[in-house]
Amino acid sequence: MPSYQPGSDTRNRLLVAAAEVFAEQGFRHARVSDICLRAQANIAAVNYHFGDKESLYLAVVQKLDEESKADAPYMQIEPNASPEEKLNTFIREFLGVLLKTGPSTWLGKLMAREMMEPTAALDYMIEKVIPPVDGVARGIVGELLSMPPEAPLVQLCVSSILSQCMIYFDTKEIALRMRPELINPDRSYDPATIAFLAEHVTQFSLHGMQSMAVPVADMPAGK
Amino acid sequence: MPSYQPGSDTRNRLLVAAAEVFAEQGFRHARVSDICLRAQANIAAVNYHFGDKESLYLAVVQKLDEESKADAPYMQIEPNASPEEKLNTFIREFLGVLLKTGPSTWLGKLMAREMMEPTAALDYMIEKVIPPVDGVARGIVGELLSMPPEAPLVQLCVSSILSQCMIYFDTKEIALRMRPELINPDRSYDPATIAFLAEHVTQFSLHGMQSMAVPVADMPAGK
Amino acid sequence: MPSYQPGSDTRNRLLVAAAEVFAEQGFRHARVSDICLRAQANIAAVNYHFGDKESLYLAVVQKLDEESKADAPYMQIEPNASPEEKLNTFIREFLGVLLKTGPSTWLGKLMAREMMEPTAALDYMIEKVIPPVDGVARGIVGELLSMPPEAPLVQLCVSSILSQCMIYFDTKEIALRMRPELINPDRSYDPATIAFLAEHVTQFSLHGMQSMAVPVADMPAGK
Amino acid sequence: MPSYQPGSDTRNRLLVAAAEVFAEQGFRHARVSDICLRAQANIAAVNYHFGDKESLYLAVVQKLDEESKADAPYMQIEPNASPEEKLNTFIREFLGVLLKTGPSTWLGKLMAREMMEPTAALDYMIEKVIPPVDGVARGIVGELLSMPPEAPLVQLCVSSILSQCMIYFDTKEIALRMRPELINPDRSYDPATIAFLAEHVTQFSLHGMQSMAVPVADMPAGK
DNA sequence: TATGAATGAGGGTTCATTCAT
DNA sequence: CATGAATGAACCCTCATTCAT
Repeated sequence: MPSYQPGSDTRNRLLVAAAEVFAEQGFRHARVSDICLRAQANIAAVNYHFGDKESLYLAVVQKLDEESKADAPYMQIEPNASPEEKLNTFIREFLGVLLKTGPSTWLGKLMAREMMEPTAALDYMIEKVIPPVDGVARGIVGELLSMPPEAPLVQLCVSSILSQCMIYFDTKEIALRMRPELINPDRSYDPATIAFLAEHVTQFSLHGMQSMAVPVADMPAGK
Repeated sequence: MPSYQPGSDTRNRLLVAAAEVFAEQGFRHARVSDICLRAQANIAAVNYHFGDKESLYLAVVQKLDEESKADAPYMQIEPNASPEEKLNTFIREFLGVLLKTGPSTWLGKLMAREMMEPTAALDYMIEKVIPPVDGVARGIVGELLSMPPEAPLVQLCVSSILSQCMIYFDTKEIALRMRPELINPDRSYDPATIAFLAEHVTQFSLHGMQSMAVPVADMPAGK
Repeated sequence: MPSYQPGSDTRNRLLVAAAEVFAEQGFRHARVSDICLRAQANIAAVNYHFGDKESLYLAVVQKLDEESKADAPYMQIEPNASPEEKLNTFIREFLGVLLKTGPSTWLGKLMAREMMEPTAALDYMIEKVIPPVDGVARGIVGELLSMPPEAPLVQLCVSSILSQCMIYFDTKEIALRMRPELINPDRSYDPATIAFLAEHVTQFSLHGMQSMAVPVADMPAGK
Repeated sequence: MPSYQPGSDTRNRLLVAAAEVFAEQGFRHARVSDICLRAQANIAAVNYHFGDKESLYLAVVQKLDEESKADAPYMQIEPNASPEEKLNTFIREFLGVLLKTGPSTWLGKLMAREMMEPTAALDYMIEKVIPPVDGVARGIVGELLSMPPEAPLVQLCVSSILSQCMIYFDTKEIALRMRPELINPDRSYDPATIAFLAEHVTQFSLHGMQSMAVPVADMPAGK
């Protein structure tokens, strides 16, 4: 047996393997035997380190959330940019996070599954995962509409924007069948495709919101 | 043993019960014992009538698709209306189908699950379920953009429009937790709420597409 | 496969095997695999026929109770006999039931275990198993003491009598080690030994209660 | 790591914790993890200090026996008292030991379990635990009956006496359900209740034995 | 045509024990 | 002397499927 390398001990390997298996199979379908196999751990390792399957799942969600936040560029929008640029950046980065592969993608899959069959993890997501990205989006949209971020209309527009991004994540299996050339073997989208989609969503959304901006005096002339 | 009543025999009851259970639980989680119980049929009835669980599932998808088409108002758009009216009608009806309860909703749930873990049914859906609604949407958008329905830009806009509707279906579990007052006990949305959402999506989309229409001159200054 | 003989089908075999195993091992130690093995049934048979281990256990208790009542001679005391004779008969039969082998012995073992680690079955026993024998004993003792069966003193004396019988059941393992000649290979006591013990308990108890009888006028002279 | 305090080291804490857990759960149900937890010791401590679970159990039985003998008042009967007084004292003290809580009670529970599923500890008990109390009881009864302690009749009467005490220990779970007011929250009986029961058992037994005493003439008329 | 009974593979979890440190 | 990590056998239960009738 080789000596343990820090950060690669059984518990961590379990966490990594579980993230993959849970993302692929969902909570209920995932087999702890699979997870242990992939983590090269004993079948009882999950129980020893996490108590039970569900606690492992929660730990995975939490870990993925933290890792995801660590590399979530759409959370760091340049404050001095114009709102249009901000929206463009946000959409580009949000789409990128969804359509590449990485912790955020896994977390996305887990969240999508939680919507279909909620577990205790959904509460965590509603409380910890959604608010940050929702907040950023509302800030940008509020600025665009000259409204406070809490305004109902801002909420509606944020939904419209996020949904246009998420659909490419949700329908990946269909795209894989109808447009396989757009998707890489590792199931990620090509950066060029992502950029193209981002551009469309940005244009569609910017114009979609133009008519909704409050007609205040300080809006630029011509609209 | 009572004699059989045509149209309400075991096979049909099985189909009806299975539709409900599959929609609620998904293919893998659904238990054939539950289905048989709900159909007041013997535990062996599924295997007897359909061979195995998956064949029953396929039969259910097919049946749901047929029933769904039978009452899908968004497929019958008034041909003489203006394209804007057509889009408004389409969105209102599509949202209605997604957010009420009925065969279409069940099929929607099944499709959403197929996106996460595809089975043989996904191919059926890609071939039979999606094209009709996609075709209608592309017709309307093509008309609005003065483009042929096959144009890539039309495809992108259709995605943008459909996604804005589908998000309210996908995030129902979140809405249930954050805005429970919007959702009825039977998990359907209130007609007024649906109408309100449809109005927003229509406005957002109509303006979102305005800038994209050909062959008009470049958009007016300011962009 | 031979055709089924009524009364010896899987469910019944399971019940019989479970009675033995539960009596030998107690509820928790008993393995359903052992039970199924002994019943020549599949490992899933318990779940199929009874739902789970505990329901099987409850069914066993109930069945044993019924069988036990079917051959419980101490419940049928000759009404015209003198109270002394009644007590003698009761003790002799009660001891016999405890120290031979049969449904009552198994039920006795189960009850003894329930006292140490109660399950839902204890409630059944308190409600259904104990009252009948307690009632008979109180009737006899009440007659002997010229008191109503509900009198606290009657209760105390019944406890004293029953305990003297039960100790030979409870300490069978010790007797097996210290006086092996008294116990048959099938773990039952010899009828002669039982008769001898019954005689002692009767004498001890009759005299034990003599001083406690109420000194009413209608007691026969000489006492 | 703090330095060891003599008399409170891991091994002793283990012994104390194990006594409690074994008494509560029995040998097989007791979990070494529980014992280690309660002893604030490592999960491997039992195997390290005692080899395995059963050796720990044996050590516990031995320790409990020693402690029990150290505070067993019924073993120290006043030699000059009348035999009736001696019996009264013995019963009162024996009942007290059984129905309070302490090392003797724990040992009692362990013995009761050994009767149901004997382990190696039963041999120890037969050899070391039972003889002393049996001897005292036989001495008193022998004196009352004017017989040698080894006489079979003495043995029978001792059984009758001890059983009347033990039943209140054995049926504690039933009493807890039918007469909860008699039992304290810590599962011990009230001293007043114990005294009352002791009085009854003494009277019942003294009279029960009267007729058996030799070499007096036949019991007076009436029987 | 239809069923109640039965099956077996496999799921998560428990727990005394072992091992490297 | 002592420990945290890890192990593997075993347990109860689930469930789609099969079989004899």
